[in-house]
Amino acid sequence: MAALLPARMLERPRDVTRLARLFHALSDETRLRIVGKLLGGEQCVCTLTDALDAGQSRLSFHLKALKDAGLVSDRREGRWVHYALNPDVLQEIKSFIGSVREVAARCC
Amino acid sequence: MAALLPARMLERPRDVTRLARLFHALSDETRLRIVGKLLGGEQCVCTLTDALDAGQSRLSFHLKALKDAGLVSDRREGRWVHYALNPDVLQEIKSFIGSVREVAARCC
DNA sequence: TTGACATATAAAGATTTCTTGATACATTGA
DNA sequence: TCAATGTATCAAGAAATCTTTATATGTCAA
Repeated sequence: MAALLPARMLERPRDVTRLARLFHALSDETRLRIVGKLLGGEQCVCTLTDALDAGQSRLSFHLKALKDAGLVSDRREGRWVHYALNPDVLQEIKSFIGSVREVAARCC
Repeated sequence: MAALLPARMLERPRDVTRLARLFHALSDETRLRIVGKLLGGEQCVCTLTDALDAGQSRLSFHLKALKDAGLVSDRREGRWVHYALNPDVLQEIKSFIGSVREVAARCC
């Protein structure tokens, strides 16, 4: 996703689709709580299952949603799988919202 | 929404709910395209209907979603209703993502 | 190799969201 | 007041999303 003015990005179907997917990944309470836990550093799925008292397959579903959006990455270590936030994509979102905000502050 | 560390915010049910709603509002392509148009300044619904070639009731539906989330505000002027972005809420989102990003960059 | 454990995937139903077409509401000008 | 216009709301169906239960996959230890 190039560093374009947001007004231009929001006219490019590809960027619009990508942004919609990113925001969708963040639009669910369970997923936001997962993000909250991952702020403490990489976490094993088992830790998250305990901390969020969500069923195992439910957690797996949401972890996949976050992963498909690129917000987290996973790493297998033996039987365990660890998930971690992907700062790059967070930076992307921040830049986008930041530019939108700047333009809006000027014009609105 | 207080200026808390994101890890703490994401443990507060109210904040989690609010954030999920904000992100949901941004998770639809039609709504993102509306935001793109509003970056050109306040717009009449009729302008948006033309620019996005979306049906009138469909547009109304999405404008309501953006308004309910607090991302835009509306102003009636005679028969016309104008919508504009709300920079404050954009700033809120930016701050949130920014803090998440910072923490993530350190720990991940 | 087998059994146990951690996680992922699949299938089905429940719920939510989106789209469309019809209708209601508000404002203006005649 | 009435007709025309711009916008909002409603109702119904379509589509997407989420939850749950069951099953599959992968890894380790015995």
